[in-house]
Amino acid sequence: MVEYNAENLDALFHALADPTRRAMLKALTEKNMSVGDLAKPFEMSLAAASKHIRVLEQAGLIHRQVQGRSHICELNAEPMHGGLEWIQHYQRFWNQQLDTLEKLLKKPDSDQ
Amino acid sequence: MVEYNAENLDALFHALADPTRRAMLKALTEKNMSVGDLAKPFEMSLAAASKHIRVLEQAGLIHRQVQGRSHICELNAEPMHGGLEWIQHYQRFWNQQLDTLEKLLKKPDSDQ
DNA sequence: CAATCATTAAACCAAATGGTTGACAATTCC
DNA sequence: GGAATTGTCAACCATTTGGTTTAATGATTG
Repeated sequence: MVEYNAENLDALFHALADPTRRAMLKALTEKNMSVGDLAKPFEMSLAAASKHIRVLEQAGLIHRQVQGRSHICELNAEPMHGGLEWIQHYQRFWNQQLDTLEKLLKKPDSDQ
Repeated sequence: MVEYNAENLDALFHALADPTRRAMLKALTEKNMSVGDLAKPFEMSLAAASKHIRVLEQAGLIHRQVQGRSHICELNAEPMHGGLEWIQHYQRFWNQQLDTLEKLLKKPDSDQ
């Protein structure tokens, strides 16, 4: 069900690399929102916001449900799972680095 | 020590949104490598690879140590921590969605 | 039917991205 | 010192990105 191919990660990380889009995702954690409502907080045209929403949609992070003339957006966090797992493969590396730092701090005399 | 501001996340996710750069990071999990070694697997000029490396460096994901004429790159995974934490805030949303799906699958008669 | 509301489409623009090539700088080797 | 090695810089190019404005589409309301 979940696919972790390169293109998914490209689209996912690209979608997350913009503060406007991250803010939109955050807003959608509160409730489902129309395109207009999603766009409101940002100082940009509705058309510009609409493009951001499409980027999120193409990354699979938003599902859209057309209700009459308004498009209701719903968060779909599931594609983030692939990103999380990808990053988690690196977790041991920063833990390792913190461990090394910790050792240096705890045993200041053991070196130099 | 770790800062989670928007610009960090912009740079981090942007750096991760490219398959060449993700492959470079993976290579660096094995061992530290020079720019030339890092560039070798890719069908692009050294200059192009060098630019990717700089993007990684600017996101803080790589540290560079100049040794004579070769530049040794070392993975620094720590900036990923911010990205991991950001994504983890959304984890409950996809778990929730999976829970819902699970309920539907386990109680097929309870609805419709 | 006409006006209004919600949204996308199209055309355009400036800046960033990802690539190229050729010149340059620094280091090392003979 | 001269040649080869390692990498960056600069200029250039095509494409993408993120924004604009002005239509155009489709649904709703009066």
